[in-house]
Amino acid sequence: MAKRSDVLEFAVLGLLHEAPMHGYELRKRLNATLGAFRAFSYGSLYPCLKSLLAAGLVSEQVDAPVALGKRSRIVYQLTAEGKEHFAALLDESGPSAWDDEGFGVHFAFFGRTDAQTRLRILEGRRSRLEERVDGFRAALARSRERVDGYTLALHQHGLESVEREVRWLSELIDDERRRRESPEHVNEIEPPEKEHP
Amino acid sequence: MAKRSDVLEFAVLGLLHEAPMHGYELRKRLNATLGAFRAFSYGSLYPCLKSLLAAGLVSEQVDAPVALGKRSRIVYQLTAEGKEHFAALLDESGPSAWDDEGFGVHFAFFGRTDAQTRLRILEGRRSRLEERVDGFRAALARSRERVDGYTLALHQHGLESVEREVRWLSELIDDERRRRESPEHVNEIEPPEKEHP
DNA sequence: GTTAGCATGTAAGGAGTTACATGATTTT
DNA sequence: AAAATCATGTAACTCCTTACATGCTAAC
Repeated sequence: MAKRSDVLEFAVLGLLHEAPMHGYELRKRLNATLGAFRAFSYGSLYPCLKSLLAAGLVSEQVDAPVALGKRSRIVYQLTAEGKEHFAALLDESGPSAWDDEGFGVHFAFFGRTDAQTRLRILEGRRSRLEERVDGFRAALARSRERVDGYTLALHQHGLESVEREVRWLSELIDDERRRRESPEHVNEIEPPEKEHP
Repeated sequence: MAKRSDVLEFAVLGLLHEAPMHGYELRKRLNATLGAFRAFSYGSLYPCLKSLLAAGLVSEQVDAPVALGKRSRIVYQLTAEGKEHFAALLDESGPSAWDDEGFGVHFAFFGRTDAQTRLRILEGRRSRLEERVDGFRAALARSRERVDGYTLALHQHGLESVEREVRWLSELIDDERRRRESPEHVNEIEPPEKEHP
């Protein structure tokens, strides 16, 4: 296995799982779906597609130009092995799904993730961030008075950002738990309430 | 110029500007000061120090072991050129000081940054993030209904995070402006109010 | 007695970007 | 007439991490 990035590979498989696509469109969707988390350039996407092809997880099909003068496009599609592999990745709930790199992608595909796995990932992520909160608080307590106002403001803001992240995860976890009790409304998720009404 | 990272180089110069230090301690301070923004390992710090030494921005002084059995430490110190270079970096207020990479370090050294430069950096950073807000909002409007609840939640949360960042910057900018009117209290900065009282 | 901290370094490699190459089409 | 969008790719390069090498001390 070529060991390309994991994140990119996972994301590509996930998008191709929705529909076959060519590289150019894949990249747009990629950066739209992952949004804030990550952006990829062609320089990493195309080589990744090649390695997925070599690994037999996707197959390519060269389409004739759609319109005259258009370049011919290479449409990629998941193979049976590719689907299997993606399903296996979806089931992962270890540290690789909790950390900064992995969490975004895993969350982006929560719609196709098992309920138990979702809960485990959310909880893992939360406790990871809680550790970070503790670290920040300790550092703040230590520096307090020792550093200038700006450094203090930076640390304080950093701390509050992570705390906010933890609250968000807690809400999501509660939603998941509630949904487990009453499995009628499966696809309902937090109504778009504003944080600051 | 070896062109090592900029961020790391800048941060190292800034810390050595406070006091001479050896590598090991430098790294601790680095990761404490930059906190949430970035973490560096020895594998990048030591080579960076070597290149700063080669560039004549720092000088080294081998201290005899402090206590018996302790390894001898190499204390680094800014040279005159190093101080000059650091001052020049502090004065930078272009895009390199606004983007994700650079803003953290520049802000961490705001205590030694000129008031005008501070304001320019804060405003540059804010407008950069406002662009990002617009992008997210457009993407959200487009996807609305087209994606599943989780993806929506992810995008919404991403948007709110950036909006929050913008509000924070706006407060800092107001503080700077106020301080410019009444330059008596120069080192006062936002009293540690909690966001959610 | 083994883990953590102090202290300095290097080599290999991973993960990705930038810049380039190519070329038609639509928008400004 | 220039710039953006579509479309695919590659090569060089950057920046940083991991793992290793070394060795002593203090704490658990």
